Amino acid sequence: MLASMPETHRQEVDCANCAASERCWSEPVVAGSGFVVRRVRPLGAGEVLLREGDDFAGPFVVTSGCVSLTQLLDDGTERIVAFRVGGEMIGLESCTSRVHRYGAQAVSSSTVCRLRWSTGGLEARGAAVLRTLLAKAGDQLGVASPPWPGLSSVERVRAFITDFERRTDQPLPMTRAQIGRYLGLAEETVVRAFAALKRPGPRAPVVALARGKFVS
Amino acid sequence: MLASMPETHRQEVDCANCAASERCWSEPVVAGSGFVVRRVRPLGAGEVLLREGDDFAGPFVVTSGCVSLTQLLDDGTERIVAFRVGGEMIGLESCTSRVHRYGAQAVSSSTVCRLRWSTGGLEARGAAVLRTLLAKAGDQLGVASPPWPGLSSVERVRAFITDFERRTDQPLPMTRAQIGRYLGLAEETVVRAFAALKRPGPRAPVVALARGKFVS
DNA sequence: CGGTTCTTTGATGGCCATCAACGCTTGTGG
DNA sequence: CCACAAGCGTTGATGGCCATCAAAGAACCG
Repeated sequence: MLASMPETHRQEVDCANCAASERCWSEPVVAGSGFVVRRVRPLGAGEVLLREGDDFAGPFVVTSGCVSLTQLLDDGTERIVAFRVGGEMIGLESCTSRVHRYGAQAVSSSTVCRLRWSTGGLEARGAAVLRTLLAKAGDQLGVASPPWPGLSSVERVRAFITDFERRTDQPLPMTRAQIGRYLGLAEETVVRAFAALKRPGPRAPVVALARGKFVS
Repeated sequence: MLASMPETHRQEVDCANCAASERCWSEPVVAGSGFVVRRVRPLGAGEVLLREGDDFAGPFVVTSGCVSLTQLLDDGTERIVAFRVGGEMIGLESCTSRVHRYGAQAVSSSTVCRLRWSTGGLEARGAAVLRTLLAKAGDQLGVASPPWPGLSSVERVRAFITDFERRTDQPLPMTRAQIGRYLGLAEETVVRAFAALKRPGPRAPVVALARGKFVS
């Protein structure tokens, strides 16, 4: 549908007129309620949408594909903070800031819409929009936790796959190296974890060990 | 101030009448705008405020002290998802849910207020409240990331201390074991990291190693 | 003083980062 | 068509950080 109307790119669109609006906002959208977006040209795999520190001009909604949020560390390495798929948001954490806190890069071919922020920033948004954004933000506060270091590499990878499959139907679009940059594991370790998970039988050559402490 | 008016506990209070309202909401509060809270009796160190799965009846604001958010893992261990200090919120991530996603336990003597949620949940909140909550949620999306596994234990502990000092003036109220449950490190490793940080001189017996991969 | 909790130090073993090398696939150009 | 390059996936060997076990000191309190 988006592809059939290329002339609408860079135009403002009321989400009420978009057939896919319910997937983006998790609810029916009525015209004029403030859900107005600017469609962004489709992103090819690897294309950069945002760099850390770019001026903030409104959050994005991912409408298809997969986008990684990135953060540069002091030592020059770049970690992946999160992967966003269809219906999830980019830049919500920067609404109070003047600039984007994280970079954003397409993992696979993706499409995104930028929410019209206009003048006044948060102040000018309608209650309906704010309510929905808050709900989205709450969901993503829960999503932010996966790379828990207190588990073995196999458990971390297993949790990652489970979480990703829960959020979308698409097969894993990212490389092993990208999964590693997200989980804090080396690419080779991710590969070995996949092999261990695929391996059948007594499930645990390594007993699901409990690194970390128990509660009294 | 709270201690001097014990009779106000369990009563609803408009934040406009509270001298500390600006620290909680990062802005002046006008009466009747919807910032109404129910004060909770002071929590002693170690006291449990919420258990995972408790019914959600509104998010909390921490007014003093420090509260840990906890999550039970499959293997019976309990990780600490975050520490919340004065002016930060508890339970925002559960606004769309019927139950609390994380437990909450006082690390040191703490006081909290529960935002009046009343009937209708998110729907019934005023635009001013929603705008402020969204801003808070955005801030905490950024706070959610610290336990990055791709750094050495010393760097993780250093980042934790830096982050905590940025958010509050109080000295670290939690034990080494709790820091470990937050960072995914053993208690002994946290101790050794503190010792390494205190140790002066050529800063790095271990060169600030870059685990993880560089970007092409 | 006995009890509990927190902190600290040492020794040992294992998971995982790193280095190195190879196979596979895709794309490009001669 | 084939050579070449680049990116991704995979496997093996090695070393080091860190979890674990054990034990003791320190602080606090009834």
